[in-house]
Amino acid sequence: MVELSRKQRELEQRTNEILRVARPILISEGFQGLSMDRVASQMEYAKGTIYNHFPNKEEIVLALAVESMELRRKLFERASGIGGTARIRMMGLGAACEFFTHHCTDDFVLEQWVRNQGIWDKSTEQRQNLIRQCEGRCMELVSGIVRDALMEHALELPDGLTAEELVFGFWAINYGSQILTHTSPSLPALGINNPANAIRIHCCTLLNGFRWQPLMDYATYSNEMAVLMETLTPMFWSIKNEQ
Amino acid sequence: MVELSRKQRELEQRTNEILRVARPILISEGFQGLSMDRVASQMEYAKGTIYNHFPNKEEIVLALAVESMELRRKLFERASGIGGTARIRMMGLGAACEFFTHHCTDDFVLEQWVRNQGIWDKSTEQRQNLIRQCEGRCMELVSGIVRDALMEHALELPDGLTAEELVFGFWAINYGSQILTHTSPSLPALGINNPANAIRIHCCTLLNGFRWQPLMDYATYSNEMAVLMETLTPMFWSIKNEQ
DNA sequence: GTCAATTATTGACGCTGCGTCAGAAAAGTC
DNA sequence: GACTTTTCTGACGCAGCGTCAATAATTGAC
Repeated sequence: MVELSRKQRELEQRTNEILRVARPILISEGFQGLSMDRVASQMEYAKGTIYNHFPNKEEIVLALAVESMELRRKLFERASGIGGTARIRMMGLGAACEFFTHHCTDDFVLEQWVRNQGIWDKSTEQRQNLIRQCEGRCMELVSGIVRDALMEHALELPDGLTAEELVFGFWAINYGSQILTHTSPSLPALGINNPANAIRIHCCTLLNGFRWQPLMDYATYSNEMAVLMETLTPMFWSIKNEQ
Repeated sequence: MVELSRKQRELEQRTNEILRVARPILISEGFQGLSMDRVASQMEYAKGTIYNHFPNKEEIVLALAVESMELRRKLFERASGIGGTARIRMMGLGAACEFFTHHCTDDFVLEQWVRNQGIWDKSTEQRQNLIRQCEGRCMELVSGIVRDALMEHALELPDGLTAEELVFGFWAINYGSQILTHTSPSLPALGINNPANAIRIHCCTLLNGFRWQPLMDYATYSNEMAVLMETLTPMFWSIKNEQ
């Protein structure tokens, strides 16, 4: 039993090693660049052994994406625990998005693989559920803050907009800007020199536009965001230290 | 010369036929599903002949993406010509985005291929320029409206935000929501039942938040958007009729 | 109308990479 | 130490990319 469980642990360990080998390849050379033969030879195992851990290449990719989504979730969990008004906590989650994209750029890129149809379709139900769960948890954390604001009467929803749909708007603008920033050939050539700051201004405008109290001018918003980014740094490292 | 030009035209015609064959395959089966052998056999030409028209698979994909981007550009050109205040014209471009995603869903999906690193890197400088040009023109059309609003004193930019960065925010929220809607496993399960309407509310909130005159309540905004969507329909068909 | 030069087409070929599976090796059991 | 079970292996079949030498069609000079 001890023996068996040791073996068990060794196998699990290897699953992890495969991911450690695959990750940099996927990041630097994309899906095409990642090959099972290459992973196998780099691990000094036969290809068949790799296939004992993952049924196909797509599952490796999705496993890496899940790791990255989990990292985001943990950051969100911590960020949502920051004290202050609901509005400050909402901004904290915006800061977490920004933090994640800037300091965990590889994870941000890896995460995107779950949006690839071909990869999604080849993956197991089990892993798909893991992804949905993680996404759901992140949504809960943010919509929870919106609900807090509603309870405290710091915010009132417009007719026909749910708390989740309010979150969706912030999700869309943050996600959209980050994808555009990462993949648009050259935003500066289009006149967009500081996309991150532009999105901060948009988010502040949105929050004020929904009359989410306390209202803030841009300077105050910007200062608060700077503080929040600082607050997130140690949180991030403590997550990293628990592996 | 007439003879030569006839040949020339035949070749160009075939380039187009290749795209017509490749398009539905790419749409329904993705990049992996699209194979040069398959295109060749479906065209009843040898593979080598296909390679006389496109140096690799990626270029076919990007050529299709460019077609779709051009369609969007044309729609934007028409939409930006709609009469009314700058604010209404700005909303017209929002409506054009919505229209494009809902009525040209395949084109919306094809467009995304330009954001794929692996594909972008394999494509020719020439086609990359075509893409940048098209993107730049779309930006110009929208930022032109912002500048009109500034001239008419219907809008004032916050400190540190350029006209293009204002556009960027709307680009991000529209683009982000459309990608999320298309690729998120199940938004309804997250409580997002009407993403399109949610984004309309967010855009109205943003415009009002920036104090873009004339301010509108959500009901008015919604009505105006419905009118704009109607206005776009014949414009779209006239574009389609010029092929 | 002929024919050499040019241009276009073909498909077999080399190569890479996925996923499989029968057999070899190692670990576990009694 | 003889067996069963588990794990590992790498050659194999297959598919798809991009090439290129050989072949066919077209052109235009005379």
